[in-house]
Amino acid sequence: MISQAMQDYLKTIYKLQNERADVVVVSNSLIAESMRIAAPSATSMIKKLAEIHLVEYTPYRGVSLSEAGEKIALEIIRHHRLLELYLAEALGYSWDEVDAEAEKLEHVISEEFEDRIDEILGFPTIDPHGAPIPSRRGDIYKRTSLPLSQLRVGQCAIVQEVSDQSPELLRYVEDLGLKLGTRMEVQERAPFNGPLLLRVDAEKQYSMGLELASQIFVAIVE
Amino acid sequence: MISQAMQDYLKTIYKLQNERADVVVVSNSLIAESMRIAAPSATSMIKKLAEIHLVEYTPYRGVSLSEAGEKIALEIIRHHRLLELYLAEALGYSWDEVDAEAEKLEHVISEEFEDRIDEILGFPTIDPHGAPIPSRRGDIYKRTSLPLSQLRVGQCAIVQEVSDQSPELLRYVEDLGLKLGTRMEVQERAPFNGPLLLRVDAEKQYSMGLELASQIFVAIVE
DNA sequence: TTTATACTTTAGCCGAGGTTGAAATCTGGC
DNA sequence: GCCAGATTTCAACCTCGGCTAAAGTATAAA
Repeated sequence: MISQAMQDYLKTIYKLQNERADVVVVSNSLIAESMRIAAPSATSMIKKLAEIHLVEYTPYRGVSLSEAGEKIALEIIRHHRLLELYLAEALGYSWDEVDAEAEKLEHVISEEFEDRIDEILGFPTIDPHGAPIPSRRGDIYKRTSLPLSQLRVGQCAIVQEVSDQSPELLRYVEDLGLKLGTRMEVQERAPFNGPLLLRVDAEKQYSMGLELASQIFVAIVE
Repeated sequence: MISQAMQDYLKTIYKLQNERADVVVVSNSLIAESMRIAAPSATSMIKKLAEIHLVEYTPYRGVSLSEAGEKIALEIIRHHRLLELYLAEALGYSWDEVDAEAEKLEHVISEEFEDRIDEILGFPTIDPHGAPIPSRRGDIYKRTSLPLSQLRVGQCAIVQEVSDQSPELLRYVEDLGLKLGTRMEVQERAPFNGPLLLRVDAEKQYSMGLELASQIFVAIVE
């Protein structure tokens, strides 16, 4: 089994490659920045990962996961998201707490543990933030939702997923009364990239900045 | 927070000091042997632990936990035993599987996690092998049970605890139908440290070698 | 009291995964 | 086509927690 550090690199690369619309090539500095380590640390680990064929790497040109590397990344992400859901469902964690705890547990649980919570949870396909849980085989469905910040005035949408980057953000979104499945309508867009005016559940209204709105992913309805 | 390796040393020292009747002084080699590492590795870590006052250490003379060191050891043991029980109760693990999984989890769970499973389990005081679970404050009751191997012919006893040293041993004990609480009588002791003849539940009879019997701890009745 | 033997420590090494500072390379603007 | 600035890599170093080989210390037997 590969080290915990290697697992973290693979997971990070996967997320940059597949879950960030703005990223076209996964560069060294991007990895270093999102893992909060110095760039040379990333270079040396990337070289090790390339040696054991978990990533493809061309010096100065960036990195991408090999098939084997992606498989491991998805396995870790599966652990993470199953754990998040289990912590929420079975242990009563709130959705802003689950990420930090799952982060530590994801590297140590056995396949046995994974299978047992999967079964107890009824073989779920999304985690508490709406992110898809890869199957044991490594299948994961492509998300079709788009950031709330991209909606035009008059469009209605349903919340599908909220970024779990920050517990504060999750707490704020929860305080607003927004949950997965909440329906909303964009009533106005203030000029010069100003905030959106949202109507929620046909009664409440909020003004929401674009930075936050870009972290909330929705499906447009009719 | 101290490293996982340090936590393991403290736990090992605690167990040698407090749970092994045959150990009077915790020597370097004892630590090294029970952690399956080389003796010099133990020496160097012991020196580090002594520097931060988690153990008292006199070169060539052995080691003992300081109050602070014992507190940490008990915290880890509490994690371990709560996890074992949780894995058994909530996830359906058998008693020979829980130790290995808990071993990995014990170092990463938060206080939050600890408290939540403690509550779900109803603030338990023994783990699936009958070992006491320290309280949050670090209180732990002294066991009064003695090894089955010390019983005399004619004595009756109830199984209180089974060593979790080896999954094979636990599986064998389970196959025999012995559980915590099982009542038995010593019918014979074969000469020259030969096996015990046990009558269990007034019907079944087994012959059990002393090596195994010394890993089963019982309370004598009437 | 000496000495063989067992145990412990010292010394020096290794690999993993970080760091910083300097050198190399790439890229976009002139 | 060249050059400035950004990015990447190299080189040298650090800590942690292991290791082996060799030296030091304690102890029990002679």
